Amino acid sequence: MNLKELAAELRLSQTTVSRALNGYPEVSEKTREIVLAAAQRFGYRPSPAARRLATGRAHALGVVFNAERNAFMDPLFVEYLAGVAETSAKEGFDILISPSTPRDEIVSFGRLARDGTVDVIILSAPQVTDARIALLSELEFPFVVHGRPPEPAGVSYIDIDNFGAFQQATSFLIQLGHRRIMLMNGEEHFTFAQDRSRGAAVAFAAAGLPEGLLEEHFMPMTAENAYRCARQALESDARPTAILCGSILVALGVLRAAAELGLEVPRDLSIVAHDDEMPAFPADQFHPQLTTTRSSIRAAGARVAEMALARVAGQKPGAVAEVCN
Amino acid sequence: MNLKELAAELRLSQTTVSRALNGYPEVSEKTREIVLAAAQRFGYRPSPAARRLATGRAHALGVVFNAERNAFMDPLFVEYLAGVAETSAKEGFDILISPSTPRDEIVSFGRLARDGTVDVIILSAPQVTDARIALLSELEFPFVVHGRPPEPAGVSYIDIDNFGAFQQATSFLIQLGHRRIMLMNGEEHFTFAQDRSRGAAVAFAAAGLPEGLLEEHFMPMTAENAYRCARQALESDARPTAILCGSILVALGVLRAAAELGLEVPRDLSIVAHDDEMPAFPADQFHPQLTTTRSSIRAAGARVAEMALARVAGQKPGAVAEVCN
DNA sequence: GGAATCCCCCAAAGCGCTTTGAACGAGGGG
DNA sequence: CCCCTCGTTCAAAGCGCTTTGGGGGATTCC
Repeated sequence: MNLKELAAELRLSQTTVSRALNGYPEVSEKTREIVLAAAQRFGYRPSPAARRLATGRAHALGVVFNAERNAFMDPLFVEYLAGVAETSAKEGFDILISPSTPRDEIVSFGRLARDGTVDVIILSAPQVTDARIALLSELEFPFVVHGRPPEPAGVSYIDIDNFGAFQQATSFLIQLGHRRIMLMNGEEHFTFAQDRSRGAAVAFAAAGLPEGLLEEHFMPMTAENAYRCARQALESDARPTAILCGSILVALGVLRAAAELGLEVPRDLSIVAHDDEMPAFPADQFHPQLTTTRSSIRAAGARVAEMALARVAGQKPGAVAEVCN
Repeated sequence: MNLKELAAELRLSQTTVSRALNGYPEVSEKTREIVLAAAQRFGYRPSPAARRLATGRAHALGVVFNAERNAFMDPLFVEYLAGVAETSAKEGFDILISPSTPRDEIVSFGRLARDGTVDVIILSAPQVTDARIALLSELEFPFVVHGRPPEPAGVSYIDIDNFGAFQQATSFLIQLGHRRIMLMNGEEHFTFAQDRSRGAAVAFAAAGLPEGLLEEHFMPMTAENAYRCARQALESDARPTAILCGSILVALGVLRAAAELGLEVPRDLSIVAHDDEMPAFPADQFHPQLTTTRSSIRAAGARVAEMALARVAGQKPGAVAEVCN
């Protein structure tokens, strides 16, 4: 059943029925009730395609999904998506996953922004120089960011306090007497990696320690990479006594390296991991249990989706800049 | 730039331009070339919304995303999604994630099927009596299934050989001399759990062993559940000497239970886990390393998406029924 | 009582595409 | 020479909704 039929059934014009259903004030309460009741009764559902064409709005939010990155390094993407899904469902918004490889990611963005298939784009893991942000800004297409954008001015985003978390964790290890500390960080071009790096460096400076004692590695945060890197470091003469891990996956690799070298945690080696909460692999299910500083990525997903919806509703870009934890 | 403007520019009718672009035979090769070149030059992109309204086809495939289930028990969903994304990208199909809670999942399906926002639905983890399949069948809405549907007739699906895998694994353990074997299975209402259960039972029967020696547990496959269940079983007098795990997550919980009880793997306890390949948490990164029987969920995602696209292209339901591995 | 003011409601024009039915030359067969 | 077919092209009618620009009737005000 479509609007025309419904209107005919009610002996009203399409205009009136449409307005009644969409809550416009030009229609009397009495007819509105009648219309709503009839819509309910006939199970009328407006066609999204038609509405989209008429209004120009898609009633959907876009998430670009980088298959490579997500599958190997981001088991949390599901959890994040769950958060996004939660709030978008409330508003009846659909979520469009635009698949892309790292190479054509920027093309995907362009397509998504120009096609009008979505009203707003959520992007994650901003980089120090981020082509996606540049493109969307230039197109003046609404978007929100999960993570700290390189130039936060005029951009709505939500971030966790990576700087603070790593500063604290590092200070903590220093207080415990550790001197040779290793930081296994994500790839250098991500802003979060920069923030974490700065946090650790500041902690070293505050303690009056030479920076050379902090051994830092930037790399894609897979378990395999972490294993190799940790193994090498732990075999060296001046092996670190504590390792700061950028994710649980990294911690997993480090643990394996330590176990193979007969190092006991935490006796011979301290491990601190910072990651979002991972319901599927709860940190306390690991053996040995890890010290982690956690935050809920699901909540983050929900929040960032809220921001996205707010942008669609007309909120100015840059209106929101939250740092949680 | 829209079709009308492009047509005006070319001094052709919209009809001709549309047909030229969509490869219809009624237009001469010469004009087609001219049109294609102009479209390229002006960067013309047809509006998906308008096309959707006119054709009734959405050029998108739907995946219903059950946040609860996926976040806690299915870290592989990302990987699966990556596979789906890969092939759907090739055809230029979008992926619509329809969020839902377990409660309103069926409503989500109905909405998706009736709205015309997607052309086909992919559903996973079919159950012994599956309301979603019943609904889509009744609506005659195209869908394909990842996993064995309860009544495979007339349904296109792809599955891994759960029966065979668990039969073999069980036989293998029996051959090694194990008698008290525990099977930690998924929830009873999933067809895959049934298949696995049957596989193990058949192996026992084939070995002439009484079924009572097989201790089977059906449960949501989280690490926490597995931990609790394994802990209890391993503390009992007649503790199992081998455990068959339904997923890597389950294995993780079992490992922890074993470690806490001072049982060494594989000396005191054999563990076999069956799961899809998990790039983020490769089985060999665990310590101790696990014996797993693996398959690629990403490939499965890609294959099931192919099937979905074939259905859209007109292939009959039930035309494909693949069992891999 | 007539004009001005609301309040509701409507007809019709889009949104940008596909697709039907028809037109119009050019060529071929009778 | 006329009729028919074939190959191209076109005008126009949707697809199902929103939204503009009125319009009629009841109410109010002078």
